[in-house]
Amino acid sequence: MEAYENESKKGFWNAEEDSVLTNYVKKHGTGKWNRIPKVTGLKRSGKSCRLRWMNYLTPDVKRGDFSEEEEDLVVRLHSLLGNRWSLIAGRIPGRTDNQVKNFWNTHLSKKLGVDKKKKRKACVTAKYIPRVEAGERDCKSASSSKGKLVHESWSDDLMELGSMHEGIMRDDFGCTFSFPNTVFDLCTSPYCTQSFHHSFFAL
DNA sequence: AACCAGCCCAACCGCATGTAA
DNA sequence: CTTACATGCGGTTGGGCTGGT
Repeated sequence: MEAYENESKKGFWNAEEDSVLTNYVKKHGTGKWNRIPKVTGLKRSGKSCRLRWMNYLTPDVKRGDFSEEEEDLVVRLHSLLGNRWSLIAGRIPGRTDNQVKNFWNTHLSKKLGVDKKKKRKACVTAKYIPRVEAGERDCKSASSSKGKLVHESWSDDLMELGSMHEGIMRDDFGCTFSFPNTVFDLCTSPYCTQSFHHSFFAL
């Protein structure tokens, strides 16, 4: 395997490589990414193959600019989840975590005047949301498997969020939210994230 | 036309997490 | 329980494009 890693090519993918990868996935499905270079002779790491498929070759991936609805959704979900790009992307059909992340970093953070220095903290806090979604009440006791302290930014807000298991929220703009959500029923309205965040945690 | 600065976004890197042996 | 490996995620990088001078 290391031999494949060592000789793996980097940089932009060409049409031929895309075609090889697409054919492989059509035949074998996703997963076992590290097998791809061995089976197909593609000079790319498994990681690179996965990323290329997820971000570009997946048939339902949407290209082009974000619509106003999508933009609003990103803003709202980011205010709730922080930099959990994969979670945010999972709720915007056809958009990948990389697209959402790029869109946020290049357009929205500028537009909304987000201080990049504060980015990291929001991200750390949001790490707990999946556990809460999974119904894990005593999230404070959940530490990383390697014994590192990963929840230094744990907030009471999140504890409260955990206690709202299966609650349904409504903000000042009539937007509804459910927890733990399989569907965020986020009716779009222009940039009401601050109010949303305020009313969400005030309840 | 040539140069440059800034922007965009695809891809890479490092780390965390999951899981099979 | 431990270890090794695979996968997923978020942050960052850098090549190409575009607009300004």
